[in-house]
Amino acid sequence: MTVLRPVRAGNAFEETVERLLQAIKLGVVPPGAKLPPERELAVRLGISRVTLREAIRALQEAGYLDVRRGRYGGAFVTYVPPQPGAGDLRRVVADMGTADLTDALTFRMAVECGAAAVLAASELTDERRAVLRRRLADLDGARVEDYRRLDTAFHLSIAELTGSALLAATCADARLRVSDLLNAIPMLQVNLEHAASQHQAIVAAILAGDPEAARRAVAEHLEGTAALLRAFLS
Amino acid sequence: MTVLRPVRAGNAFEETVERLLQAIKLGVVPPGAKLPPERELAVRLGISRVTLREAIRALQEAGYLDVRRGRYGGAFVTYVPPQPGAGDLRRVVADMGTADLTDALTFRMAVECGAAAVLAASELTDERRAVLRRRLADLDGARVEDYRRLDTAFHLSIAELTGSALLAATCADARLRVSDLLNAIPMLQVNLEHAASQHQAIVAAILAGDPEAARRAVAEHLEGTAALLRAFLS
DNA sequence: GCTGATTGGGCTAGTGTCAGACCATTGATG
DNA sequence: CATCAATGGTCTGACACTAGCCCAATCAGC
Repeated sequence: MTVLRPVRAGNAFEETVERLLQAIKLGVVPPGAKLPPERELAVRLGISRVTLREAIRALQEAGYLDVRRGRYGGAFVTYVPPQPGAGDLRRVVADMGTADLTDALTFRMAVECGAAAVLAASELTDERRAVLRRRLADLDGARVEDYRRLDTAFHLSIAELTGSALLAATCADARLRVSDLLNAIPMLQVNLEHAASQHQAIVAAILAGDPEAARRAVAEHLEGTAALLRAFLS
Repeated sequence: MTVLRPVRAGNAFEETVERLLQAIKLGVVPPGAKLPPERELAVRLGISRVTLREAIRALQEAGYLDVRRGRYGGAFVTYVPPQPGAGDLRRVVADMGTADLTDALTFRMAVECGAAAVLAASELTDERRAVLRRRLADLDGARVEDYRRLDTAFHLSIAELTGSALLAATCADARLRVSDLLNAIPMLQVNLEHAASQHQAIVAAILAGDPEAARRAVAEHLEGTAALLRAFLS
C-alpha cells in the first residue's frame, strides 16, 4: 500500500530547513553566495516569511549561513563541504541505516538511468547539446573544491534538459539522499579520472541519440560509487 | 533552480484529497471495498482525523465514496472508472495543458524505464519472480472492467519489486498524473492484444536479467500511449 | 432482544502557519 | 554627509491543523 504513505514529510519549518540544506549541500548556492531575499524566497518556496525566517535562523545557528542586515545584506552560505577522511565514511553509512541506503541507491540508479535514456531518445536542439558539453567541460577543468558541486550540476542538467520539471526535481531529491555519502568519499586521482571517462561516455551516448548506451553508461558510473558504499555496510 | 521549488503542493486537506483520489483511481482500493478506519488512516497519512474527515466528506460529496456509520461501516468506494467515449479524450487532454502533459509523459517514461532496468539488473528471488508472473497472468485473464486496475498493479509491482519505497512511490505518482488520460482512452481489442504482448516482453526481459531489453520494452510500451495522447495536443 | 465492539460524528483547547504592515540597519551614490 | 533603496527584524489578527476526548450508530453473536 505504498500509496497510503504519509501526506507530508514534516511540518513546514522542517521541510523548509531540508530544502535549504539541499540547495546548500548540492552547491546550488555555492559557498560565499547568498540566498535570494527572504520575501522572494518565501514566495518561491510557497511558505510564509515567518516560517522561512525560522528555518534560516536554524541554519544560521547550525553554522551553514551568515545573515547580514541592510542593503546588500542577505543570508550568505558559509558551509564548505568537508574534505573527507576515510574514517568518516563508515560513520556516515552507519548513521543512515542499511534499508535507507539501499533504498536511496536503488532510487538514484533508476531515476538517473531513466533520465539519461529519455534525454538520449529525444530530439536535442543545438543549444541543449551545447549546455551538456559545457557542463562536461566545466567538470573536466574543475578544481578539487569545486568538483562535487560541478559534478552535481552535470548530473542534474541531464534531468533538466529533458524539459520535465518533475524529473528534475526527482533527480535532485535522489542526489540529495546520497550527498552526505558522496561528500564522505575521498577523491582519489584514479577515481576522478575514471569518473571523467564515464562522464564522457554518458555525454557521447546522449549526443549520439543512443538510449541503451546512455542508460548503460550511467548505470556503470553509478554502480561504482554504489558498490563502494555497499562495501561499508558489512 | 529546480531545488527552490515550492515546499508543499497545497494545504493538508488538498493533499489528502489528492492522495485518497490516487488510491481510488489507481484501484488500490477497488470499487466496493472500503478505506481503512479513519483513526488508522489518519495515522498512516500522518494527518489529524479532522483533516482526514474533511477530505473524506469532500470525496463523498463528489460521489467517490459512500460513508456508513457503525460497526462494519466505513468509507466504501463507489467510483467506477468511466467507460470512455472518444470525445472525452480530447477534453481531458485539453484540461491538463500541453506543458503538464509532456512533463508527465516524460516523467513517467523515465521513471518506469529506470525501474524496469534496475529490476532486471538485480538478483531476483523465486518468490519475486512468481509475483511478477502472477501479475502478468492476472492481467491476461482480466475482465474489461478490471483491466485498468490490474494494469496499474502490474506496472507498480515492477517498481515495488526493486525493494525501493522511494521508487515505488515515485512510480505511483507518475502513474496518477496520467491516470485520467489513460481512463479516457477507449480500450480496443487490437490495443489490448498489443499491450499484452508488450507486457510479456517486459516480464521476459526482467526475468532474463537483461536491463537493456527491459528498458526498451517498457519504452516501446509507454511510447504507444504517449504518442496517442500527444496526437490530441494539436 | 441485549450487549459490546467497532466505526463514523462532533467538540474543544492549544499550536502552527499565514498575509500584511511597519521598524531597523546598511551602504552605494550624489 | 545626507539620502534612499534594499534588505533583514518584528508584530498582529486570522485561519489551518492537531491531539484527545466523548457521543451516536450499527450489527454480529450470544
